[in-house]
Amino acid sequence: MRIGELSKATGVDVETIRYYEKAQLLSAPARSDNGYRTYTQAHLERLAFIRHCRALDIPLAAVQRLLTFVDSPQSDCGEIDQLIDAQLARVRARLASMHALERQLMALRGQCTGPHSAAECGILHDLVAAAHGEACVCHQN
Amino acid sequence: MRIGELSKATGVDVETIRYYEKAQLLSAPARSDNGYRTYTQAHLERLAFIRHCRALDIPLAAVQRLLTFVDSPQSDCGEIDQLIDAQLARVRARLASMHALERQLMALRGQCTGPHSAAECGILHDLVAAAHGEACVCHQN
DNA sequence: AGAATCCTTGGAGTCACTACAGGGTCAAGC
DNA sequence: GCTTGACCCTGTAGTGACTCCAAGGATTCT
Ligand SMILES: [Zn+2]
Ligand SMILES: [Zn+2]
Ligand SMILES: [Zn+2]
Ligand SMILES: [Zn+2]
Repeated sequence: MRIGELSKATGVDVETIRYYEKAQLLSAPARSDNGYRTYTQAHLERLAFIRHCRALDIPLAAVQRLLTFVDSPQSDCGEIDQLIDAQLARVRARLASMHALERQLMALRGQCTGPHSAAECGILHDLVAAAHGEACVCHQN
Repeated sequence: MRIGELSKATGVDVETIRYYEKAQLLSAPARSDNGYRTYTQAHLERLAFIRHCRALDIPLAAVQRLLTFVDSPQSDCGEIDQLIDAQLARVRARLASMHALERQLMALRGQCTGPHSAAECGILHDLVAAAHGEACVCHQN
């Protein structure tokens, strides 16, 4: 399988596949006489594994760790759990901060009521007031 | 005010302040005889404004646009609204995808029940199964 | 005088790609 | 035989918003 075929089969961009190779996530494939990369079914599965992990927003460093477990099935799965737990914690932390952000932005957005000059815009007013150390509608509690 | 004092007054790292200057968000301050930057109260407020926007995760390019409105108060505030709306939309999009991610990761996490070998770990099983094109617990709907 | 702290510039590193630039290879069509 | 177009190669630079470091100059404390 050439790189373009692998790309089509997995939906992963050609440049991304080469990037994974350089980043040591995908082992360097054999080369044909003209220097083209030739992939096997094993490469395809490994790439699919990586993309599935990335769909869960797992960092590549953690994906690399997970791949070592695929290769050594007899080792204990404790670290796998840890990696997923860490990812879950990260997602939850971001979820919470995104929630707070949404509230703050909605409050801020509500300060502008229709078209007027920037000098009279409640949004700008609030942002400037906060920069002066005064209370802002978005961060008041 | 020297850069260290400004840093302490605002809680913004010295390197970040210099970065904002290079990125043209903060105008270049006067220099004293020894070449040290000397900031005014106006700089402090501008920096606080930037940080407040950043607390709302507004991209620096958008912060730059907002700053032009601070400087020209007679212009119409329509673009201000647009910028905040765009930010709100971005936050909501990320919120939705973080929600989905949390569900997926919880489902995946539930596959591992106690300590065992990687070969028997439900998490790894699921990830590998998905790479084979089979259904995975995290993305099944 | 010497040490600690501050300031300067410039460049490299982060993450996970993405986008070239400048070339080589190969099959089909004329 | 030649051109066209689709592929492939390497290597480098860019993204956003910082963060870290090296190598040196200035100031301040003891
Ligand atoms: Zn307005
Ligand atoms: Zn606020
Ligand atoms: Zn397990
Ligand atoms: Zn899945």
